[in-house]
Amino acid sequence: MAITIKDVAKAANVAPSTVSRVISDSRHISEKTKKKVRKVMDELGYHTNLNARGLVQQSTKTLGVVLKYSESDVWKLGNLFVSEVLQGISAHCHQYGYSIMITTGSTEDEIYGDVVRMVQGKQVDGMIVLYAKKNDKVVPFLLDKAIPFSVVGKPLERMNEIMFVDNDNMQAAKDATDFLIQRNHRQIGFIGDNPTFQVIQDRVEGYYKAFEEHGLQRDASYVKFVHTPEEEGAVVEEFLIMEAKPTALVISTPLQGVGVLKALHKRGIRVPDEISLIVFNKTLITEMSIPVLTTIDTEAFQLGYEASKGVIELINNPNTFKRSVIIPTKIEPGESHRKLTEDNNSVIDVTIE
Amino acid sequence: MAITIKDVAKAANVAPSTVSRVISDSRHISEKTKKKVRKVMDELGYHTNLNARGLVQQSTKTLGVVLKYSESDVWKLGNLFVSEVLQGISAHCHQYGYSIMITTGSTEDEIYGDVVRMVQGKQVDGMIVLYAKKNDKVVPFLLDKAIPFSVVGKPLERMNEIMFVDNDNMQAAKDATDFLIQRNHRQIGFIGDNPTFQVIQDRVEGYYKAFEEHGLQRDASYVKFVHTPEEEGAVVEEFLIMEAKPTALVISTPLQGVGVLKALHKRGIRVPDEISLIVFNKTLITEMSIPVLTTIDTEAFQLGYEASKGVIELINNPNTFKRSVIIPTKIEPGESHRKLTEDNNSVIDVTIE
DNA sequence: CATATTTACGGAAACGTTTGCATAAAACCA
DNA sequence: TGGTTTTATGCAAACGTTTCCGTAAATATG
Repeated sequence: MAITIKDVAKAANVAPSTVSRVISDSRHISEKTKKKVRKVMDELGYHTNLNARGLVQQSTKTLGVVLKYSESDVWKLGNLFVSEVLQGISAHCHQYGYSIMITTGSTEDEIYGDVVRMVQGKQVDGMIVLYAKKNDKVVPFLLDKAIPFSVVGKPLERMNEIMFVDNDNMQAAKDATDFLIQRNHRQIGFIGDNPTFQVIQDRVEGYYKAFEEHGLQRDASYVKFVHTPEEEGAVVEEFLIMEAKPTALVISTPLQGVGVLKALHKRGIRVPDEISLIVFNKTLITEMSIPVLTTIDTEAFQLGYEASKGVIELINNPNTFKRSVIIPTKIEPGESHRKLTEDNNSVIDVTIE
Repeated sequence: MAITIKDVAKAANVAPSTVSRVISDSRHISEKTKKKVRKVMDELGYHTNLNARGLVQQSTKTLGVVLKYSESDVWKLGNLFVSEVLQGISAHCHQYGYSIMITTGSTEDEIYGDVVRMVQGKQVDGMIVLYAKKNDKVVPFLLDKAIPFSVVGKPLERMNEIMFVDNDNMQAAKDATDFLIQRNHRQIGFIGDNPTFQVIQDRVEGYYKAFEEHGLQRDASYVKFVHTPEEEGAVVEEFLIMEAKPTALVISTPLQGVGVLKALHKRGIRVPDEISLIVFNKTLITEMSIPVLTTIDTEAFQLGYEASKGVIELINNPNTFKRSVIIPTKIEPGESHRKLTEDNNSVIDVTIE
């Protein structure tokens, strides 16, 4: 059995309560006894039992994090993103002395069970949910239990009751498209995954918006979706047989980016010489590819950091305004784009930027 | 305040102890009262306070995991590996009803502090340490406190007191080299990172061993180390100016693999036409690269799974033999290698496998 | 039918803290 | 000097469980 506060008290000839107050550095204890007690604590190698403290304080200084791992390759990639978000959360938590407990479940229901256990079992003071999705039971549960929590991503409903942190996906897509338009591209394609996701819809909208603001015509035939993994080839094919085929593509995930790169490579089409690519999410993948992909950095670390910040504020003051934080995105130029000559936006006769 | 066991007891007209026994499904309670109590529990929405339980049972059913994130790019890649190990741990933990708490520190000392807090604070029943390294304070601490733990990787000392799970790196490197020798390669280079790591030394040894077993001469000039990130170019250069330049390379990390690929690409050397590559660790990176890299899969998920299994066994029975588990590696053929013709191992006149 | 055994439950201590309340000693004030 | 305030500490309850021990009722035993 480990050393308890009582052992220390006995050895130092004080009451347990005094020891407790020394630990919390209460100002009601004289410096003299503080010194004495601390010395005994050191000698005996005392360490607070956080379980006991948690019980009486009704708080564990621990945050729960809902991780959504998935077997599918599409999500394995997500892990890089998740990793980085987690590091952001970690960084902030550490700063404020919070521990992190993660979900272990792999199915929807298992994860829900984990959350219930953490929350009802009083293992955590608050939660962070990575990725908002449809028909999710977790967020409604947390709302119902009035537990402090924040969401990384945009909640689909009851947005004003929820603290969340996300990128402005519309703006980001608009920026990316602007970036290409400014480099004299006019035929710009958009490739997204599941169009039922709000993220994708926002991005498509931003993409359109860029055209409008430049007084250009929007054209839905340049917007395509890849539904099953590794089907980028088909989409690329569709683009290539178009009359006015795109000189540039905005792509919504790194995985698709690389997929497109592969499909183009197979067809002998060079990037960025013949087509420019700009891809959402700067990850190791995009940095390691040949050529290095030009990306829209979504600042995953920062997303996590802010999410953690929000929850902890909420824990310390439950009346904190449930603000939503928008993390600005940034275009990270790589080697996968180039500028077309001003008077001629064909693929011939170009200047490398 | 939440519903406690006493509330349930009162509402069901039984003693708190009875409720507790119902929860643990004790056979000393009649089916009739079990039914009755369970009904009340449901109605009141009771959930065990795991803090209180942990306090009296001296066990939290939680495992601590020591994560070593790093800012350096070399390690960002590691995150993919870490992610997968973590999933393995998660899978097993979930199966046995264990929660996972992760370290949040980013420096050596911070992480050590996290571990001390978890262990001494009685927040966890056991620990899993990812990556054994030199001058590490964590493992000695855990040994000293006699806490159940396991290590993913090979401990550098006191191996027989420690339960660990690792690959047989010597065998893996030997297999990889064999693989190339069987395909008629004779000039085979080896690229590793920090040669002070045991992993790397083991791999070099395995590499040599393959040569010996085939009755070939070992040649230290074919073994090179990349000390700083992104310096693969220099090493590649060194290889290329050799009189008998290598027709194949064994490379110790995916990051270096891609680095080498880039360096070769820059010099216009085609893979696998002019040189074959085989890389340690199958990750998303190696799968997404062009060409897909032939890899030695180290089964990260399995490493985590077994590590978790070991600790939990150790928790349930402290006398469990501290076995070390060796997870077999597997060669995953990609597109980055080819077979040379049997009578001529020059780069001319070849057959693609 | 009396005694021994089993079954089903209640009472209360224990886990290791924190904290409100009480109080003795010291310090201050008039 | 007597009373009041302040300072420093102790006592005991509370947090929500589990579990040891005791015991009445039910059942089995001879």
